[in-house]
Amino acid sequence: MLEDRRLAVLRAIVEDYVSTHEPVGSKALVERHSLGVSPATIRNDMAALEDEGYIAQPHTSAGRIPTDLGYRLFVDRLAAVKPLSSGERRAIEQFLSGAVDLDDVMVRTVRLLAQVTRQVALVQYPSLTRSSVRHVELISISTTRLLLILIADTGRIEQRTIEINEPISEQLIGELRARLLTVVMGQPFSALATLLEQFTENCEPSLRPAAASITATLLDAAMETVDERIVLGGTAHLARYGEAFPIDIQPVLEALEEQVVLMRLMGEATNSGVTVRIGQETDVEGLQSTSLVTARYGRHGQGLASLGVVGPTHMDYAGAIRSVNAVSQYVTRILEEQ
Amino acid sequence: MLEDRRLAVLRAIVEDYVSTHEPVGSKALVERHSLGVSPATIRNDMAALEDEGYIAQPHTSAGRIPTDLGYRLFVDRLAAVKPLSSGERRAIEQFLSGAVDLDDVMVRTVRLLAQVTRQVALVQYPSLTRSSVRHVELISISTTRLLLILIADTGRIEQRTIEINEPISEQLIGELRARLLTVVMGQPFSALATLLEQFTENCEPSLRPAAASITATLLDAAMETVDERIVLGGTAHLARYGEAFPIDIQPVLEALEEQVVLMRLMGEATNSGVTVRIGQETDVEGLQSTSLVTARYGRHGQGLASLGVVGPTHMDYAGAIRSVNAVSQYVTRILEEQ
DNA sequence: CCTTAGCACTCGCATTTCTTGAGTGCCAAG
DNA sequence: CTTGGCACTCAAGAAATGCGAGTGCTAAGG
Repeated sequence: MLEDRRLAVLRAIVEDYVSTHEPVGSKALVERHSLGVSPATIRNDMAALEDEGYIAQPHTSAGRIPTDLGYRLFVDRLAAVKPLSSGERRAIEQFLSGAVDLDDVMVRTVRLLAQVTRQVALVQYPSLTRSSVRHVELISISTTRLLLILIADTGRIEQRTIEINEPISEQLIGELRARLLTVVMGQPFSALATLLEQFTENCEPSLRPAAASITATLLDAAMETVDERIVLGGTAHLARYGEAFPIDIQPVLEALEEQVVLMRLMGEATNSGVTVRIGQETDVEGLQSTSLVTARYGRHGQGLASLGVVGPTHMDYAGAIRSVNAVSQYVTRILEEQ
Repeated sequence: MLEDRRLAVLRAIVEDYVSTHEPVGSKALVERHSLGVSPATIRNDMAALEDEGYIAQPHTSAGRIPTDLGYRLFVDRLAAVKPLSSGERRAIEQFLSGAVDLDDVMVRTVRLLAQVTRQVALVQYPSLTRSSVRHVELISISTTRLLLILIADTGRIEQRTIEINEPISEQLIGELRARLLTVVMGQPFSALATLLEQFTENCEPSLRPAAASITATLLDAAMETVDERIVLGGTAHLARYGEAFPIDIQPVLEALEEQVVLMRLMGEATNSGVTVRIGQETDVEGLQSTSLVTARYGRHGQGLASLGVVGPTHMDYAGAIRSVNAVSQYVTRILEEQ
């Protein structure tokens, strides 16, 4: 009863603050929401909410704003997730369906997400370690140099040049290529290490050195976890709330350029549904006053990688969650079709 | 004589303004530079320079700041291009030499450039239209779907899926692939249109439909001028001068996300040396108060694409020109080695 | 004809002071 | 538990003030 009203007050405060970006007072609250009680009553509830750490006052004589904890409670218990309108669905589908390759999917997705949520969008390339080999190609550049092309079933492509100690003939390359293919084709990248070891051992001695170079490079490319790429879009939105808000966007931009940090954040997401990380919860310098809404995409549930948005803590969580969720589902579908 | 001193005054104004970011007055000028005349004399010169449009006063009782025209004159006639220190050379070389593939080169380059110049850096992927075919690969995904991989001699890779109307055997794919390779291998992309037409015509009638699909897709991928990509880095530097300066960075960020606009700007660069576009000269909304310093890279002079930096008009032009030039040369070399 | 000292004038900016009003907490009554 | 009343606080905006950097002009000197 009483608890219920307090929660309603918190919700009202979050909603008002998100839309106006100004501390909200007791009087304004009763006017804008039909709470059925007087401002004085609200004030008591507010005092209680403040004691519990859900809201705070910027200055003694100002209204209240939600704390990180307040947003957390709001997101966990109060945010009503509205479904997408059919128009939105159609827009998303249309925007994504024109993609010609993986790069294109990534770029389109990040733009879409930025545009829909009006926030900074992040999309992680599908992780190699969770994919399988679609194809491997060896191309000779000169007699002692090869180009190795590695294609994952997600459409992701890696390339490496390989230096061979002694000249190798086209014919031998062809042979190595054919053998390599039979061994690795369709195999998950995680199994590659053992498979390739056997492959080298099974080669005739004459081929071993070349085979060793190739498998070493292949493994190196396949295990590339450091360089996992993240595409970024809509950074201009950052400046937008900078307008009316004293958030220093430089540290945010700096944090967003730290691929390593982002990778960690995106990687931490759980496998199902949307993950919301609020303010300090991100535990990243520069992102203390921002929130992160992410979801995994690809492989229906298993999740190849993450995508999401970064915005100020006073963002429209319901909307962001909805959009991120929807986009992740569509991207999953698009990737499956390819 | 007199002209000489006026130019010296302009140079001094630009230099002071670039380093302090504050309007510079006559008194400060004579103190910081040994001009050998009194402030009153400088004032006369300043008045003349203002009449000619090279400098301007923000307010009646303030010092002068250079206009776009002033910077232009400075860049064209006054900027002394200092050579890189050996330490800088080594740093650049080291930073770039670890790259494993083209994507890596692009990413490293943009980071390097942003770090060295402390500005926003831009790097354009090597243009396909100016490259040649290194390799083409056809991979069957299902009986009616193929994956086409196109590798340019710059290391750039494009992929496309092809839908074939009727099932096609592995053997036929192999044959098509072999033929295709002999036709297009090593050929410049610009010649592809005519070559491919002949290719289809020379096929046996039974292969024609499949061949037509393939060549159409190949051409589409090869002619991909719209989607030419640009990598962006160091956007956090934008916020830096925002600190002390009332430049609204939102329009700048927005402009930087408009790939099309950037492509035009980067494409306009002349083929030799460094191009500097100052303030209004960029003729792009949102970039009126920024300057662009770009250079072509690749193919020793011919130029595959451009790279450069974007900064406020009051930037260190000499330094930027020097760095952009140096980096473009190193990137050219790195790409040639691959 | 160029240079320079002197001088009156302008005006942005920082500082201070004042006012206003939204919002609060508390108390006593319903 | 709710509510009206009331004194209190304090950020933010407006107005007033002074400072000082910088200018343009004039007249004298090389």
